[in-house]
Parts: sequence; C-alpha cells; structure tokens
Amino acid sequence: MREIDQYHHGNLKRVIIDAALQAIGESGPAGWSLRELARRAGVSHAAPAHHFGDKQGLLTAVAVEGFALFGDALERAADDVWEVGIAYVRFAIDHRPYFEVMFRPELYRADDPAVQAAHERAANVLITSARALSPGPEHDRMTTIAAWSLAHGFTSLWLSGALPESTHEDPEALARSMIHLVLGALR
Amino acid sequence: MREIDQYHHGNLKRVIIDAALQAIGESGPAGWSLRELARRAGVSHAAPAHHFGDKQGLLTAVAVEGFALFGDALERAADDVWEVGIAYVRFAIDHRPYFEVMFRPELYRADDPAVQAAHERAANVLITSARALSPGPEHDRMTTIAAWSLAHGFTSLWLSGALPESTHEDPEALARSMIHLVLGALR
DNA sequence: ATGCGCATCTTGTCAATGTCAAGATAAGGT
DNA sequence: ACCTTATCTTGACATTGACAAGATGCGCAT
Repeated sequence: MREIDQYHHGNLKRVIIDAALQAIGESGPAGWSLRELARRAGVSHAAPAHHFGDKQGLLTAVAVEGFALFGDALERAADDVWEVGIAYVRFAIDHRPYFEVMFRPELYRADDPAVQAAHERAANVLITSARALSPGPEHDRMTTIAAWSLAHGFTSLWLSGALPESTHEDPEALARSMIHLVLGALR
Repeated sequence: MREIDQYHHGNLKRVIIDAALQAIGESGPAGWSLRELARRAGVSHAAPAHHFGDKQGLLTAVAVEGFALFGDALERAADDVWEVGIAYVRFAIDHRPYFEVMFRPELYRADDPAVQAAHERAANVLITSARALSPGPEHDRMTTIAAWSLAHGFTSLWLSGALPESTHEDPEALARSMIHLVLGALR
C-alpha cells in the first residue's frame, strides 16, 4: 500500500514544512501558495491550514526551526569569534530558505513565544562571543552590534546578489578575507 | 471640476507610485494589492496595470527611483567615508519603502537597464569613497565589501527590528557610535 | 474485541486578487 | 473638423487564502 495515499498521512506537518522550504528556495518566501504545497505533498488544498492555521502560521514554524538550527550552528563555533562570523555566513548559504524567512518578521508571528525563545538563544551566542573583541566592558554592546552588522550585512548582500563577485567566488572564502581584514586591523 | 473624477487623470503614474510607497510603508512590499492602490487613487482596478504592466513592473519603477535617490544621497556625502556610512543608514530610515524594495531583487526586474544603471551609480560612490580606508590598493575591494557590509548590516538589522535597542534609541546616533568604534580601531 | 472520542484530512464555498481582452473617452496634432 | 493614439474602464477568468462542515480511521477505555 502506497504511503502517499493514506488518509492519515502521519507526519504531514514535517512534509509541508519541507515543501515550503523547497518552494522558498526556488522562488522566495512569497513565490508560492499553500495550495501548491498541498499539491506537492499530494494532499487536499486545505490540509496545510489544518496544521498551521494560516500562511503566517506555517512561516512561524519555519522561523522557529530556523532560529533553532541557527543557534546550534553558532554554538558549535562559539569559542572563536572569527568562526562565529563564518558560521553566520555559512548557515545563511547552507540553509538559505530558513534565513530568508527569519529576518523578515512581517512574514510570520514574531511575538510567538517559541520564536522569541529560539531567537534569544541565537542572539546570546553572538553577544557573548563578541565580548572577546571589545576594547572594554563599556564597549561590549557596540562591539556586538558592529560584529553582528558586519556578518549580517555581508550575508544579506551576498544573498541578494548585490556583491558583483557573487557568481564567481566562494562566499565562505570571501567572508574569511573580509573578517581577516577587519580583525587584523583591530589588533 | 474635481481633478479626481477626470477620465484622463494626467499623472496617474506618479500617484500610483506614491500610493505604493505609502502602502509599503504601512504593511511591507507585499502587504497590499494593485486593486487597493487603484482604490486609493480613485481609479479603476486595471488602471495601474496599464502603466506598469504588472506588479513587478510597478516595483521595478520603485526600485529605479529608489536607487536614483540613494545615489544622490550618497554622493552628497562622498568626500567623507564616515558620512557616507551615515547617509546609507539615514536613507534607509528616511526612505524606508524604497529601501525595502531595492535590496529584494526577486520583487522586481533586476535586469531592467534603468535599474542596473541607477544601481551601478550608487555602487560606484561606495567603491570610490571606501578607497580612503584601504590599507593598500590590493585591499581596495575587500575594504569596500567590509565597509558596505557594515553599513548594510546595521541598516537591515535596524529595519527588521532585530536590534533590541530599536525602540528607544536614535538610529543615526547608534550608527555613528558603531562607525566610530570600528574606524577608531582601524586607525 | 468493540465501540467511541478526537485528531487528521477532505470537500465545498466565498470574497479578493492578478492579469488579460475589448471597449469607452478625450487630448493633441494635422 | 477629424482622427490617431494614449489613457482609463468594464468585464471576465483562473488562482488564492480562509472558513465551515463533513468524512475517515487511529488508539484508548471498557
């Protein structure tokens, strides 16, 4: 009996999220419809709404998962500020669909407790690891903002294709060069 | 005779773009419909499509105008790298609707010649003014990328509300502090 | 084992939207 | 005065998000 034709799918929630991630990867976080995801998953047009309420609900689930994975990735590099920056860029490129949703709060319910918790955990890694760069405790906050801005800006520009080098070069290598230049000068 | 009831509106194109900018300011670059803009402008539901072809066409016009204004703003500060960074942040906040479209190429036709020309002009200001920071000609490119990333990252994070300070503080002052910290360290 | 509660998924429907085709209007040149 | 042409309207159609009501069957209590 074919799994796909079961009335009770079993883990449709997972399947819909994965379909959403794929669709986002193909045409951005707004280039698809709930009904299209349903068709891809082989279920009825209203099945996604049952699990997520509405489109925002689905994107909220994506954001939660995204921030969780993001936190994991940053934590794995947390002992080295340098590598945290690289991990930031790397995550965005390896998990682009997540990233494209995460920093667009108007797409989902940013006030959702699960989102806020996952978001806060990821932010804390940045805050604590950036302290290593700070010239003094009174500059901790600005140092975090500067380091975060640098990593986030590079990532956003790369993803949007604004960097003319986008097509030819390896983003991670480029990010390493940039971080090296700035951190080298800071020393 | 009331201007608004004329069959031939006269400068409907302008009015529709302004309505779009206002709508984007209220609910983001996707939170409105062409028909709503038509209603706001007091014209029929298909009038916008006549001037812009489709929604992407309208957003392309917004992007062109945005990059032109952006280029102007950056040029006015071009003699001081410091001030170019500030102008970057300032533009995004003063003309948020434009900015929210400009760096989201999937929303419009990025291959449009007018877009590319306006984009290139703005980019050139960044490239030339960033040279002043470069430790040597072989580092010009990376310096541009770093400075651009810093300004763009701060701006994006601010606009998305990711910086917890967003609500209380003046963004320009915060940006000045950040640039001061980084440029000070680079000296 | 058996019957039932309830989460899971489907079917049907509605207003709203983007887009296209065809028609109406009038501005401006000849 | 006419007529070409850009501007705008009217009408239509497929698609979408959302909601309500119904069908299905899993798994638990008995």
